[in-house]
Amino acid sequence: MGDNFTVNMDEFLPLRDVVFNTLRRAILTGELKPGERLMEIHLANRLGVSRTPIREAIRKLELEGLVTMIPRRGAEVAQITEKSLQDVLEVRRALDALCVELACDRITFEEKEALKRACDEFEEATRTGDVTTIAGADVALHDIIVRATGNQRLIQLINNLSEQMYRYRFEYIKDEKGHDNLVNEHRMIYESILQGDKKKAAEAAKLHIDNQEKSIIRQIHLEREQQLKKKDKRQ
Amino acid sequence: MGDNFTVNMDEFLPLRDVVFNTLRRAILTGELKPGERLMEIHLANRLGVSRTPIREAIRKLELEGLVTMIPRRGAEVAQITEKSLQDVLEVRRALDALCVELACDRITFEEKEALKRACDEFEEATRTGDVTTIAGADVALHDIIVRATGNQRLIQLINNLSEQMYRYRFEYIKDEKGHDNLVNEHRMIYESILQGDKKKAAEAAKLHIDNQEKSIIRQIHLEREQQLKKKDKRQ
DNA sequence: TAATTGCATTTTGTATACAAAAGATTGTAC
DNA sequence: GTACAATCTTTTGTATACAAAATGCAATTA
Repeated sequence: MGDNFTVNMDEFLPLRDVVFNTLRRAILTGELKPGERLMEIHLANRLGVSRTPIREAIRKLELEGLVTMIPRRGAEVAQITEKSLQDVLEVRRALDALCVELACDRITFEEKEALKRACDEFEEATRTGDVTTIAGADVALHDIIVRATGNQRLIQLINNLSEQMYRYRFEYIKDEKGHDNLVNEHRMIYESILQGDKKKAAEAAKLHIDNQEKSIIRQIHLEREQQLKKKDKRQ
Repeated sequence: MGDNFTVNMDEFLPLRDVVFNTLRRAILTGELKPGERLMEIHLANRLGVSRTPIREAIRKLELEGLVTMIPRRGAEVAQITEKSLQDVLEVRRALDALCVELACDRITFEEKEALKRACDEFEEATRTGDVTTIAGADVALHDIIVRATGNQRLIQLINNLSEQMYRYRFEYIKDEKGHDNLVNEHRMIYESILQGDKKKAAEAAKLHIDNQEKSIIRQIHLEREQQLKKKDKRQ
């Protein structure tokens, strides 16, 4: 349990939203680990607020699928199993395809420019080799495409589904040797959208997800092995 | 405002969940109308509980998109605009297609039997002409297909998206003259799944959504006209 | 030693209290 | 009559209090 998740009081938001964002980030970055119990008083003390905003934040996290509730026992950080990840990816595959198809039809000139820029910036980011930078550039790129659909509901859903993967994002980006594949996949999507070629765009998007899936699952297996090793040592 | 939404104390659930279900149903059935304010003390008095479970229920409704929050002003029942409905349907079109495709691959023998029964029951229901019966049979039928995918996340998402349409469901089923189209569309989907013909199934599912979209939007326009007429009369 | 019972502690679930902001209302000035 | 200001009310946001369930531990018993 790292010490530095503190509330960001700068933002002018109800405490429940501040807490919500704080806990969410803590879960996504792995600061709060799967299975860890979220005890209200602890969190309240830690964040310097009362239980009320904590509880309300947890209700939302529950519906987002980031925590699971056990009645009269409280909340704990949701486990990511291989099955649940595959479920998410199966849905994302369809929604990402829809996304790029809609983007083909609806992307504006300005958005095309932004997309091009984001693509270049991602390529640059990969050259720095810094995981955080790469992750940021990746999010930015995808955001532009998603927003180009103009479909609020779709935007919200994809963001929520992405969350589930962000927990593995760092490992996954680390895993990608050279990142050349990622760059190429992005280029492919980017070009298809510029050309307005829905079919090609959809295929590229699906391929992108498939590769991420493989990469993330490889990571999960690696982690599992490491955990087993630890256990062996202890015994 | 009808009087009879009361908490169902029979269920052994935390009050927040009881309240959540109660409010949700009230919104979906139109008992709580779009734009109506959800004031905590009123609801608390009405449901005979304190503000705390009300607030926690509202947080979840917020994330589900059934209520919108205005800071320091509280919650109100979310408006359904034509745009928001189209957004939902655009997503559902993709997800329903995914659904039937997955069902083609994964449906078990028992589920096939259940599907056949549900199909027949739906046809019978249309003959009764009773809207509630028809709606029930429709939900049952779709539920079988959705569950056959075995994808928890997909099940959850489709249920959530369906909610947005349930608010119009009654009008929409009323609108369908003779319901023959509905029966045929269901048959088409059903047969494709039995045959394991993904492509045909996906097409049928999309057609099904498209027709619903047309029908619902026609209803929205009708409602709007009626509201305008009322306004005219008053002035 | 293993199991069980009883008690103390922790933690959640719910209610209530209080402060601050938003909204409504009344009164006054022009 | 309208505009503005002061005040009063309502309503949310947050904290705290209290009850009931769950958990952990120790002592007792078989």
